[in-house]
Amino acid sequence: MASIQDVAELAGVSVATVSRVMNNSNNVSPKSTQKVQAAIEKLNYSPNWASKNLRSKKSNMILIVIPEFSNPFWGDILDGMDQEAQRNHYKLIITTSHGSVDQERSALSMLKQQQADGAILLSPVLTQSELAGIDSRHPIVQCCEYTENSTLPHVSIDNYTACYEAAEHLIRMGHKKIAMISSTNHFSSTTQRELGFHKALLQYDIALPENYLLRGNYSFGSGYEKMRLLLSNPVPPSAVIAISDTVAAGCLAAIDSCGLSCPKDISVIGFDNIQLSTMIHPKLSTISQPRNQLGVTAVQMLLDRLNGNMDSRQIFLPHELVIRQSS
Amino acid sequence: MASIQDVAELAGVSVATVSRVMNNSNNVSPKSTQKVQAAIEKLNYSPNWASKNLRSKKSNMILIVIPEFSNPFWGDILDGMDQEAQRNHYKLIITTSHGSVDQERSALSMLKQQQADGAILLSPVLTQSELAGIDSRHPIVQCCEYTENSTLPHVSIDNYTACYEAAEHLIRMGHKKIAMISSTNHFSSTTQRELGFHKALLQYDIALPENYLLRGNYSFGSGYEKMRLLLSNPVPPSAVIAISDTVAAGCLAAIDSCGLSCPKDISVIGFDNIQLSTMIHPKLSTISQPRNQLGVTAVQMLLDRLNGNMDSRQIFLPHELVIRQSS
DNA sequence: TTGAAAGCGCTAACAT
DNA sequence: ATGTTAGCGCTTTCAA
Repeated sequence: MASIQDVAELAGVSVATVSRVMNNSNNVSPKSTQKVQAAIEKLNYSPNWASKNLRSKKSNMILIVIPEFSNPFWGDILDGMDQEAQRNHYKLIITTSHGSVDQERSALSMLKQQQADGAILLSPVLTQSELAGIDSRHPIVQCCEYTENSTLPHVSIDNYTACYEAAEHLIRMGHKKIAMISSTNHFSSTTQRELGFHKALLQYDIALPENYLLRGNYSFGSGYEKMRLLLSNPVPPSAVIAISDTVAAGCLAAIDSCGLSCPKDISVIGFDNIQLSTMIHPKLSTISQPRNQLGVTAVQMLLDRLNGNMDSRQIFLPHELVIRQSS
Repeated sequence: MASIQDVAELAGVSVATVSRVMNNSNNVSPKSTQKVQAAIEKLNYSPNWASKNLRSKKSNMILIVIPEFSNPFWGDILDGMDQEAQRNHYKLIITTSHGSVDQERSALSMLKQQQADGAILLSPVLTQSELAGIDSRHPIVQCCEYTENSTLPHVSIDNYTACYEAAEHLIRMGHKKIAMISSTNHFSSTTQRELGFHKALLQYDIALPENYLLRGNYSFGSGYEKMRLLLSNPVPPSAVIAISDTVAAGCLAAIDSCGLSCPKDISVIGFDNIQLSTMIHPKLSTISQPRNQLGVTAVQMLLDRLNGNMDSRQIFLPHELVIRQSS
């Protein structure tokens, strides 16, 4: 592997000149530039990344911590992050935490080792104070999910308003028996959605029976199970809001399994607008999240902090209530 | 950020001793070890990763090149890779190529810069000779997709047999008008599947009308469109094999849109067994790929090469024909 | 068992 | 415009 030294020798200049050419420092004579470039070409030279990093204290790497890859919700977000990172000559180190404190902590240790310049967390499980401690040395941005009372910068949609709008839509369609299948986690996305849901019911003077607010996880199975539960009520709901499209798909399956029909007997609204929502029958009404843009924005926020620019603590991107066939 | 120097000073030993402790070299006295560990603890020391890398010529990074994140097929594979990488103290740099030669080439330049020790490609677009050239300096493994005549190591299922079995299943169910919606790409997975398909028809003496073999991409839309085409035939097929579950889902939608019913009027078999296949109605019959294990194995193969162990050029993992409702 | 010191490949300050 | 040189933080040889 050719080094800067080799290039310098072949070109008959000093390593400093080669370095200048590599970094487009413009005080190099055309003649030298020419010779250096020829040598680089000839030796097929690429600067060693570790030495650059060591010397300049900059890795041009961003650490992404995600719960797991196998949830399609993350796909477009990661694409957005990758796209914005590439545009700025950064690379992504992506690692999974599986919701484990140890794994997340271990991932973030890359920051201390200066293997990455900053991190973006998609579902942080560490405590705010621990994260804040790390953030004080290496910038962190939270994307989509963040814990309530977080002092770290984050980007997401306005989950409160989004869920409020979904409920309002249902109410305007004439529904009075509206249930919600939420999540047991403690992310802001969840609590905000529940709050928005409550707000709409309150505002339109609609009661919420105790067992109309169920909590599970984000899976199809959870949606199926909770919907069966809802349907077993003496007075089942006529509409339900699910915490994700995957959960909503489970609801659809449950409705079908009970010999009922959506939206005739019961309406369903999902969350996220993932591809699945247009692949099933009936096509899902859902709250669309600008996933690609969420990823792009998270990277931009992090780069802004890295470049010492003013950092926005909190960005809400626009969501959209997409009405299709299930409501 | 504390350095090895700081630790050495605080512990009252030399940096060499600290290094030995860090690397569990056992010729350090308990007393020194003790002192060093105390100092490490006190300074919250983590070894700088760039300097380690520079000195040892080893990054403990694996480069993963993927077409894009937003295809759910990759999710479980990436999870498998991540899991096996973590187990071996490697990290994953994951980047997308979007099928672009330039992007793939640029990604692979990380190898030359010694930013990663080796690479795993999920849908290589560079020519075999270019890849072979890179591989001669830094090991590369291909996972799932690889071009015919590839000399690089790869892991995948036996696509030929898999598709043969799917066709045979259909034939045994009594179908004689069997179509296939394949892909326009030139990956081995595609050509092998088509070959297996042909083999089964040939063996059971079933004719393949020219327009019964269509080619598109892996999308829902493509499946929908091609199925409509198939259905517009004077003599439409009674069964179809789709190149992916997403395509198969498109087929289902097309069948429905024509007022036909699956599997009553027409049977469908997909490929991959992604989550979607059990979320739609009818549940998809499909060829299941051990995606997690494909990821795990790809990483193992790469690490084997990195460790100078015998390298297996070609590994086929077992697939499974899963019969559900659509056939 | 320990330490001194060379050097990995680069950047940047300083000198010319 | 160009070169010399001092490190960045670590591992590893060599000597003691």
